[in-house]
Amino acid sequence: MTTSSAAPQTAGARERILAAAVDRIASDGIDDVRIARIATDAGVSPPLVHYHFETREALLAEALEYSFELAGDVRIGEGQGAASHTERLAAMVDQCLPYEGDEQRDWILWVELWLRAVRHPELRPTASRLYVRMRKWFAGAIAAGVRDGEFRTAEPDRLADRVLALLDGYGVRALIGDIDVDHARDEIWALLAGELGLDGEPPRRA
Amino acid sequence: MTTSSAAPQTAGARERILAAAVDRIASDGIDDVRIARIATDAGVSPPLVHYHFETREALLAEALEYSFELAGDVRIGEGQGAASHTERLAAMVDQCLPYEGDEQRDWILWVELWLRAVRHPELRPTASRLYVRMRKWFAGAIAAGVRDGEFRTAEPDRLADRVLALLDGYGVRALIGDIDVDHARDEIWALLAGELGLDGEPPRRA
DNA sequence: AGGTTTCTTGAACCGCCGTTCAGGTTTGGC
DNA sequence: GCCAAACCTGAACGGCGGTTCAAGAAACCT
Repeated sequence: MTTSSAAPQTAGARERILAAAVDRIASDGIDDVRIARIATDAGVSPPLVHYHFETREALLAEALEYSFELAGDVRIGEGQGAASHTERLAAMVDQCLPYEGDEQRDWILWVELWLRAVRHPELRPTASRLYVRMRKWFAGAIAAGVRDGEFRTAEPDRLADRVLALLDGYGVRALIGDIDVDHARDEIWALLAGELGLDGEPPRRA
Repeated sequence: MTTSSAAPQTAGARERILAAAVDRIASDGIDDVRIARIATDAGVSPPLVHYHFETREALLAEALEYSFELAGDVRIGEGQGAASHTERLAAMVDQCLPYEGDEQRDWILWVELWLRAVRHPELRPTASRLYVRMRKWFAGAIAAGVRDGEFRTAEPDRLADRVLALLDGYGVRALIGDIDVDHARDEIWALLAGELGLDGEPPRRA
């Protein structure tokens, strides 16, 4: 589970609106998001949306940032209970691919962010922050595995960036159905295993 | 040069409208495209747009497809005059990265297509076609280099897919300014050079 | 309890923009 | 030259949807 479904009725209205906005962006796409619909989802009236947010544009921008703060936190926390560095890595790769469900939802948000960040530079830090965090996680996991002798010596930062690029590249291709998600996973793992000197078999997915 | 600027006045109105639509999508984003503006750019009246295209939605969809047919053709034709397989490969990689200008323009269209293809499956074949062509080009170039003894033996199809993934992954990151385009190029070339057994130095960019 | 601030709403407004309509002009066939 | 089809336009329409307004509840302080 990552960021799905709106905030509970008990939460403040502002937060409920944000959550509803995120859901609508993911399911309808930013350009088809209607603030009346967000209001309904959040269980409030349309004017209240404008009480809490200056304008539609501002709401959507904040909603995007909001969702990625959450998504980043959740992902970073994943795979903690794994037995080996190899398993932790594999679990994270799985988390970052557009399987059905929450992962796919997050992927759609991710692509929306890409597109908007091109034209709205103020959104770029949001994307950069997530890249930095993911990169740090992967680099750390790789370095830890090297330290414990589980992986062959590697350049953690460089390899981390390469994995991120492969995740984005294969991921988006899987998202639009041009390749299978499992195939994407195998390819990414193949490179990772090669660089880290693991025996080729990719760990099973939960 | 790839697909930029609208069709000349001499071209049929329908084609001018399509070209103007592509330009507007690239510069304003699909959701901010106004058909009145497209009409102005194409030098026609708004109703004429509806004479040639059933609806706004239909026009934009066709415009996207139109642009990628062109982009694919142009890219495939690049690097023909190169002296070596290595240079041809390097030239194509450059063609496919979001440098300023036309490449960046095409990249924005590309991301727009990704996003819409998620929710509009009828657009997926357009994306797939381009992937197939690019993959075929890279696989062919690699296989040719191997045949002529310029590259170490490799799996052309698999490596081609990996390069495409890296291009998309590093490319989108460069597009939103999180890394430098030249850095993206160096990283992609590093992997390519490693797989093909080339000496590390990446060919210069024109 | 009284007053002040915060939160919330129903109703209405209004600008934008895709689309339509009714008619003009050009093209092409014979 | 004539007719029909294709092409094109100015003007207007219609409604969707973001936003505003004036006023009512709730919370909070003293």
